[in-house]
Amino acid sequence: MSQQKRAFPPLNEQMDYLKRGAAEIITEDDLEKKITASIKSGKPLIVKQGFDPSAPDLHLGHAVSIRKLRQFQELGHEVIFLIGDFTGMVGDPSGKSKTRPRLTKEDVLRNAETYKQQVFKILDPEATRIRFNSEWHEQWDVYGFLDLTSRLTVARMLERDDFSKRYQSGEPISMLEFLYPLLQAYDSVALKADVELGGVDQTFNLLLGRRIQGDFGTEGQVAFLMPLLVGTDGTAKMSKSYGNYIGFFDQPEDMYGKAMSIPDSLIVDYFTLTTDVSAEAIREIADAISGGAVNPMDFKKRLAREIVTLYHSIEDAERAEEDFTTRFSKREIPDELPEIVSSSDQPKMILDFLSHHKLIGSKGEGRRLIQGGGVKIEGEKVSDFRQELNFSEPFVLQLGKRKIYRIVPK
RNA sequence: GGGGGGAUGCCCGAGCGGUCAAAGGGAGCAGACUGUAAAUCUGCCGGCUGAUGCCUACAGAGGUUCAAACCCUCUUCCCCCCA
Repeated sequence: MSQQKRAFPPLNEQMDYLKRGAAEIITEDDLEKKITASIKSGKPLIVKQGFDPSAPDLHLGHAVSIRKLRQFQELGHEVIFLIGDFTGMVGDPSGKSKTRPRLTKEDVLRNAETYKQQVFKILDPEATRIRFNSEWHEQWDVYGFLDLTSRLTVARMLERDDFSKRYQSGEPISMLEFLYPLLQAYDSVALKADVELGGVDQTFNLLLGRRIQGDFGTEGQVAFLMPLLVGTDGTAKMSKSYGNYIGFFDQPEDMYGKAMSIPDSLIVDYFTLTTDVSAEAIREIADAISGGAVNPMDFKKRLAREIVTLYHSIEDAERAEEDFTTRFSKREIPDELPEIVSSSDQPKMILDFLSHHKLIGSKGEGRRLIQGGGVKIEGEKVSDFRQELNFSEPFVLQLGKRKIYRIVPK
């Protein structure tokens, strides 16, 4: 990377662009100072965000801050995508956290590759540096490490929201967990970060980084906090474990459908945090929705199109919308269906057939689905799970609203 | 080190010898309504079985009993109080 002086956009322009969608910037003043200095010196800001090495399935929740990283890049700054492999390799012996399995070096490297594939859907590969925090954490000696821990008090650690909650409600907190934030904070020292990005749930950690940098005699980073994206269920933050996420690699139809399933109250947030639609256009949408003149669904369709276009293509978005309309609005059977080939050596009884093709999790589940009226053949509800299938002609099989197949003879 | 409390199905949580596959809630699935929105209503919600039934389950291992999630012993883990 060339160390030549770069030309950056003026301060106001940068600030306006960056502030869009941000939950909190600690502090805005510091950011302005840093940007001003960078314009003057021609040196880009170092902007970092840390990522968990064990969860390489990125979703729109991750995209919120990654998109912000991208904006920093567009302004000419340097982005460091930091993979927290060290903590991942240590694991969490408390055993409480299932999301933190112990990883091997190979796991980490493999996950890093997956990360790249996903992250570069948003970030500019040329302007991104990927780093691992094992680079420096493996170097610690006990003295150095103890010195690090001495910079912080227990009382202060307990200020962290989840620690204090867990402490008060009597849930365990392992020492290791207690130390993680400190290690993470040190990452900012090692990278000389000017700005660290994260979700608002990371506030404490990012501020700790800012503080520790000060202890190590460098200027404290700006904590750049993005709002948490609420998941498609409209309740919890988007996360894989809640199953309320829209993944980078979701198929266009899925992606579109999931976007359509969000509550109306989230439409504006989603536009702001997950699309490139301009702030102005979003304001108009917000007004229109609150005015009540327009069916919010129409905006949601636009949102769904925007999202699919971003991760696939405009053609995919159109196709997904068409599919959605026939399937769910008109309640018709789409022309293109996944096909399942039947043959005479397959079970004829519907329940066994579903089980044979793994269309149901268990026969009990299938039985319930049928008894609940969720299975249709050629649009006719199946009432008896012992019903025999006739494979001589192709037919359409529906399982609930979402799964529709065409069964064709061999 | 001493004392006390606790571990129940995806989650929370009741049960404290038989009527327990285990109340209730949440999540989830399906149906009605609908805009795959919100709200509401209904059914289901460990596995196998056409059904009767069988199997696996209440931290783990043993034991008492005709019978144990519930009683006893040991083990593991967690929390609190005292030091």
